[in-house]
Amino acid sequence: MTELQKRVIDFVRTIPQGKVVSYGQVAVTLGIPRGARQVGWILRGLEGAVEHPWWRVINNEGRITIKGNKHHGPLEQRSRLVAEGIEVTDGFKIAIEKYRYRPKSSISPQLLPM
DNA sequence: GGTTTGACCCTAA
DNA sequence: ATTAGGGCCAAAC
Repeated sequence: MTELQKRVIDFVRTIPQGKVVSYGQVAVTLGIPRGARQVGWILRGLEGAVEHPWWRVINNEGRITIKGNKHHGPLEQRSRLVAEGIEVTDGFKIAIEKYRYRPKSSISPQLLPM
């Protein structure tokens, strides 16, 4: 378990129920402004090894983009989100701006306009 | 060690 | 709405 992995999990665990964040947002919060892909890579690598609300992380368009691994898939992510009261429109689309979790002042205005 | 791929993001057309 | 291209970084060949 690397430091970065721990920090990702740490932050993901602070996301309140019924809220979501984007991969890029996690990256910025962790201090790697252009490391969205890296975050995705790390989350994929965990594969449920550590318990954390991984389903509250989606892409910046509000879409579920995970391909799925042995433990979790897009269908499960969707049902988990719905179970928390988040509305999922169309197959896998979410009104992210409505549910986005915004921690104090850790987000770059460039990434999150308005 | 170069190339490809990916649970990403942005801009432009 | 869709496509194309660039940037990003780590893993896997």
